[in-house]
Amino acid sequence: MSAPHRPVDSQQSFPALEESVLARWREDDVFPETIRRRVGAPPWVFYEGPPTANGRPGVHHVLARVFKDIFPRYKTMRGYRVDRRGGWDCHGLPVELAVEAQLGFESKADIERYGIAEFNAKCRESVFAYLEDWRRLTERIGYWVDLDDAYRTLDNSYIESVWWALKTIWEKDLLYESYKVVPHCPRDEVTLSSHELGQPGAYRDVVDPSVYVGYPVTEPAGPLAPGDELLIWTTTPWTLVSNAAVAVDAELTYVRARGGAHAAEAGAQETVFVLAEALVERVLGAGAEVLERFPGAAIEGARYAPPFDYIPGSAYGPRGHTVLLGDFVTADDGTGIVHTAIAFGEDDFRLGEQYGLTVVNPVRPDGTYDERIGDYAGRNIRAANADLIEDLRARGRLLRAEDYEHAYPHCWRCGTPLIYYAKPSWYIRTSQIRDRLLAANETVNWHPEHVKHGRFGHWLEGNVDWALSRERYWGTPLPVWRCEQGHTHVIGGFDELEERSGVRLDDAHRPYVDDVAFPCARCGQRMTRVPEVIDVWFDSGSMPFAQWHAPHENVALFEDHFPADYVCEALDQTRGWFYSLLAVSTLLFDRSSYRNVVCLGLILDGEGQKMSKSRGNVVVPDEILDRFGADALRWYFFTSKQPWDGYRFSEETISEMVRQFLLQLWNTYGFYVLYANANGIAPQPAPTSDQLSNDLDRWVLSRLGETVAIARDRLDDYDATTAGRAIQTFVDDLSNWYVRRSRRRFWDGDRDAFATLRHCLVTVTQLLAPFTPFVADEIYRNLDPDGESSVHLCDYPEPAPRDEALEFAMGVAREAVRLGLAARGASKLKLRQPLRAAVVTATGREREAIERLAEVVRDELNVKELRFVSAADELGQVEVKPNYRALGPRFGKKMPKVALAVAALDPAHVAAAVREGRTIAIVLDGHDHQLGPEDLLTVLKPLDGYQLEREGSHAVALELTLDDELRREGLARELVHAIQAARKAAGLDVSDRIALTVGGAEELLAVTREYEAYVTGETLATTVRYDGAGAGQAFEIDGLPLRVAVVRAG
RNA sequence: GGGCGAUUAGCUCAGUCGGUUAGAGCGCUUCUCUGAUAAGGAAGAGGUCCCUGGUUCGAAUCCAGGAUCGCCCA
Repeated sequence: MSAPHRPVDSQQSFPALEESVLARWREDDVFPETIRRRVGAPPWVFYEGPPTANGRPGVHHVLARVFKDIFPRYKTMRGYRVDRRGGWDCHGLPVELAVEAQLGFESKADIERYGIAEFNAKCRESVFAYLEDWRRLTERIGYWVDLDDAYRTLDNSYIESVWWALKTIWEKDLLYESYKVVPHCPRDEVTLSSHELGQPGAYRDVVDPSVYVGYPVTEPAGPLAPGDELLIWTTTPWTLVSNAAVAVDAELTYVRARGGAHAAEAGAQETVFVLAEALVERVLGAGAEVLERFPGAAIEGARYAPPFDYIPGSAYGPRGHTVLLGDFVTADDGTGIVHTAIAFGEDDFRLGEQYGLTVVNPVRPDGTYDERIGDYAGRNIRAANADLIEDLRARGRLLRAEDYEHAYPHCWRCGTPLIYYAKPSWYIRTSQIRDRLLAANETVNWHPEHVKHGRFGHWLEGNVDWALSRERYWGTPLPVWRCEQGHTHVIGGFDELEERSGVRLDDAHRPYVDDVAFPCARCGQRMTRVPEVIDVWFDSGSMPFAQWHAPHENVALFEDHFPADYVCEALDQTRGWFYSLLAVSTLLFDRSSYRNVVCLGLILDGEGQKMSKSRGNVVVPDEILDRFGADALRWYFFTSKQPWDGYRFSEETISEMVRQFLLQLWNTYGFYVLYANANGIAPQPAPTSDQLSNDLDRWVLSRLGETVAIARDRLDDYDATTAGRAIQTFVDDLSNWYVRRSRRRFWDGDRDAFATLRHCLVTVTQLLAPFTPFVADEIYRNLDPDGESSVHLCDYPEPAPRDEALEFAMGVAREAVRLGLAARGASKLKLRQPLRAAVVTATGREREAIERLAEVVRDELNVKELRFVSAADELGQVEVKPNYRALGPRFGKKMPKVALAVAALDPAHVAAAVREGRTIAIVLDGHDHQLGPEDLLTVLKPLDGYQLEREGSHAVALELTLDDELRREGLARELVHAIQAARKAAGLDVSDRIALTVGGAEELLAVTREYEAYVTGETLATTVRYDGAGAGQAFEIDGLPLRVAVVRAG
């Protein structure tokens, strides 16, 4: 006999298998072929959010990459053309920091000394330091993406497209330069990004002075009187020299108050202070007297004398040194009146913008006062704190000064406390297109859904202008040129730059671009580029067109791939790439650049702790891949939970998945191959239900149809988890019910059984191809040697028609089996011992179902006969319960009375009525109500002294009395069992024929003779001898000795 | 401090439209079955469905408040 399939190793190592599949994919060019097959098909567009390859990829990258993989694979199988271009994010501070660390640099000055050209060259190298690791991992986990043709944000072509975008935005008058308050290190003279503020150790506890200062009112408003003092609180006395205004909350209650213990200590018991009512006692001390109460809005516009006179109020504009309303003011701490120094706080700055205050910043970038602060000019601001406080005290302006301990951000490189500091930066006026951003977001299908109007939507609603520029080196240069007159021009491409300057850039990066100058079109003066580079998020947000170098070329390619149908990143990208993609495309094209998003959650360790190098709990992907394989890890990510909920990473769960799913599938496949080969059964065409006569075959095909339908429906909705779990449930049904119940048909070479099982397995490999591409391909190729050269070239399965009546029937039959097995367990009689009968209680549809599948039930329970009792109450007492689900809506509040009325009915009478489909009358408050069969549930109660298992409306009882015939048949089965054990011990193949020799107790030999045909048939014995008293292996059956010897028959 | 999410068995997770005995897998104990399986089957132990209040005839499910954890932001 020929062997249609390669033998299957039941001890197969999955990691080793995957390596061999990878080698074949490489050799056969399978991935490109899957795309070539779809040329001309409708496109389904995927955008790769570019990672940075300057660090080793971690397990969270595997998560993102397998989710980026599964849906493109699925859509390809569904007939779409899914181009998958990889990408690399190359610019930005993380790259610079890595290089700085490598070179031992501590500040920007070090970089400037080293040379920008040399520094950027190092950055360029460093970006791809781990490129090989990324490539290897990407391939190893089966992420199909084109890395050979990946876009790179550092390429000139990419930068040119970004320039085009910026110029377009500038032409729409949405690009501007303005001040922004940023964390600034006065030692390194550099802005720190929020990323750097997040570095460990950035926030440290420090003790700062905490001062309460009075500002005398000069021009009152509302209930104020001249000489009243507006009381403010600050922990940064050095900012008082540039006080511009104070802020109060419009609705908060303020008071004029006098006296109090603290005021007395300061010798200010006669001064009238103005502050929030809630804080009077805390600030002024016990015994303060409230003179008047009023809302903050009442004193808006009042003018006061600032704590220091260095900068006149007029310098800030008409609202300088007046009371303003601010929405950030609270009565939680301080005084409820907030000292505002526009240049040194974000709230302050926003307030200044709101009221049109002019920014005056008398602090130099090195943290010293400039000449405007007379006595203090040249002094370090923090060092001046103490003198400033003394100055205030001497002039009677200080109410109180104390120490205040709090967490304060520091420069993570040099440890200097940061200051918040207004600096000029370039912005994109995204707030102006806020409504368009919201409209664009409405067109996006988010997974999970709550992100759309929650985290992301809320954030869009509070949109502030995009701070675009960075005073750094390694990034896309901001293409803004400016002359000394302040005229600006934005360059949108290299041709344009060449036309104006005569210079063609070989490398668009700094410092080369910094040297390019041209005459101003308006005044003729020399224009040079501003020094900044741009935020890397603008780079990646530009990828829809920049990856193609559009619009400078490839416009059709861009249009063909815009917008994306699918993007997928971790949840932290809501404010990162998801935003920058949306913002850039809304700015340029007034629409979203993606239609569907999947957000991925965080991966924690098994204890729920964040993975970090310092904790040493970081999971290295290679270790998992070597131990369990990529399919196992993928399956874990796809099916263990919804990906946005995050993961508690657990090797135990992965290994459980290998055992519970991959091995189960593998062994079912191995079973098929073993017996198909043994019987010489070549692959047959996929059967349809009407070609099959066996109910198990038809049932499993129907279940398969259901599974296909669920998988497609869920994958269409980007729900890999439910889809995968449905496939797993099917594989379990296939293995633990279909194959288990059908084994004999496989031994017997039943062609329908082989055709059915093979069709199920092949379809499963197609269903699984996007999930576990390795094992799916391996199984597919061996089961369908004449089919496609890879499962990944197949179409995704189409759902076959269901037979829901049969599915229902099988459900009932399996339930009957479950009850019967439970009764078996209770009876202590081995399953191998045949019994005369099982008595099944079931009525109507359920009885028909079990009768239809009686053979399956009999066989599984090992009974000769199934008997049905028509009346449920023959085997147990019936209990009648109201069906709340049906009756609740009908009776509402009267439900408790209905329940009582039902309980009062005669159960046997009701059960009979329900069986016969008659209605039952109950009386409620003098009214008759008819209850139909669907309104009542009958449940069996166990009857004392009767052995049965029951559940709901049916039950199974076993007839336990054994006669001699049954006992002898049981012995025969024990004999077979012993001989099978001997076969196995002799290491025989399942299809080997044997010469059998038995010996031992006479009763056993007699049974063997009686059942010789059965015994030899079951054990593939061609001959039997009964003289084996001293031969072979010893067994004991029912206390009787048995010896069995088997040898392979010639 | 704000936004978003989560909380169900020892662990990992389901739980549909609100329906009255809340499920699965793993793990544990006991038994059982086996010409594929590291498997399968049965029984047992294991639950304050985070808490409090509300809506409802009825709440794990809906509403409000709170607690804890996580993420993002300030």
